[in-house]
Amino acid sequence: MNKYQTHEGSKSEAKTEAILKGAMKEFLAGGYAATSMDKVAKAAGVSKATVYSHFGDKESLFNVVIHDLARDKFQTVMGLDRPQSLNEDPKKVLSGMATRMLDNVKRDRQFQDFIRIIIGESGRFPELAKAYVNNLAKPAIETLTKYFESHPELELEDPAATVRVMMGTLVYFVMLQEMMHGKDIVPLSSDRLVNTLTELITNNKS
Amino acid sequence: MNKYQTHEGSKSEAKTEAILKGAMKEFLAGGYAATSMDKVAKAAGVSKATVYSHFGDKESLFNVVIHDLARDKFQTVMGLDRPQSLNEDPKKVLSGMATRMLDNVKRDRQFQDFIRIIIGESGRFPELAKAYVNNLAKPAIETLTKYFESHPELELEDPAATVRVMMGTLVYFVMLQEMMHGKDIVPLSSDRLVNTLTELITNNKS
DNA sequence: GTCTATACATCGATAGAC
DNA sequence: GTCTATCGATGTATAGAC
Repeated sequence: MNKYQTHEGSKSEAKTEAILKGAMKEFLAGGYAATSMDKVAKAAGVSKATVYSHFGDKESLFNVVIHDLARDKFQTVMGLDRPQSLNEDPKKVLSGMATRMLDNVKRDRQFQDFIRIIIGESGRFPELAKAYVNNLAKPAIETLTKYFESHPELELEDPAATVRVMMGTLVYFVMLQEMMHGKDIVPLSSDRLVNTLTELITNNKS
Repeated sequence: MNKYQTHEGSKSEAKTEAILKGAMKEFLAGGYAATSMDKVAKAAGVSKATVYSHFGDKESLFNVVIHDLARDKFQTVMGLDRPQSLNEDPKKVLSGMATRMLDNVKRDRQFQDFIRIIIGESGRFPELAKAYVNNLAKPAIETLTKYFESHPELELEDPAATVRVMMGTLVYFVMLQEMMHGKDIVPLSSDRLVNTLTELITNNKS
């Protein structure tokens, strides 16, 4: 276990991609334990033996799928991060960033399924959770921290900790409202959340 | 499916409790799909037929376990919420509350497993996610909102939204550092987080 | 009510033909 | 390299003795 290579050089490249695509669909929908290799094979349009021939065993296939997702989903959380005019009003830049991150994540159902799996399997697959932290959370945190540090007019006492406040606020909001179906139970508009968050950070004058 | 009664009046009350305890242990450790009724029976010290006799099927048993947990874990997230001197310095009250919530959740591994399961299974068991929102998230949000609203000296423009900032900050911190094993990858002390959060909320002067 | 024994489906993984 | 066929283990659920 745990010897996932990126891909294979031999064997059919087309089938490899088909298996990865089918496995991704099934794992995202059902998690690890509820996904059988028969389902994966059927979703990929190949035989079960071919799946094993390409990826060894179920756990290795799961590893490859999750690592691929962790690498590819960075743009969803950070957006294209268009090199927007850095000299704009910080308040507008901040609320713009927050709104864009919120919209990106809300729109990308596959990303929500990915987060679900990562958290759900983080007990039995701690290495996968770490891959998420390294490839997604850490870059996002560092990018935001650099932005905060390069804007001394925000007068932030602790930019790195402020980033956690912002990330936590946004992530938990999507989790509670969308993924855990809290939208109708504890309703709150994205605008109110983003505005409040922005005001708290930019009005931080002591 | 979906006809979980609280308990049974007939049958052995002692065995019912043993089954619930064993099922809770196994479901929390492995999630729904990876937990077999054989494991539950063994953990409870009864036969598999007895488990079925008491709870009908696997899904009903899972429902009862999760609902019980959602009802009982309120104190973990809110603490005993000791009716602390309401006339204290809001800054101290706020950081005290945040610190206590953080410590409670970090200490209670069972609660972390519970959150893991809720999120992990929220796709296939949306009703269970809603039970979490109704029994845990909503009361916590409302309690905090009332506190914020009863302290006009905080000068919060939107207390309800500010509560989400605070909850999200704390919840995501525990998730990233503890549950997803990010402690060594993106380290940050609880004190810095709590201090920053408290300053942002209390220094919100426009 | 609780047990043992078992029915029947599906699981992960592999052997062997092509 | 890819398939069909199959193995042994394990899954949910139940029948029937006590």
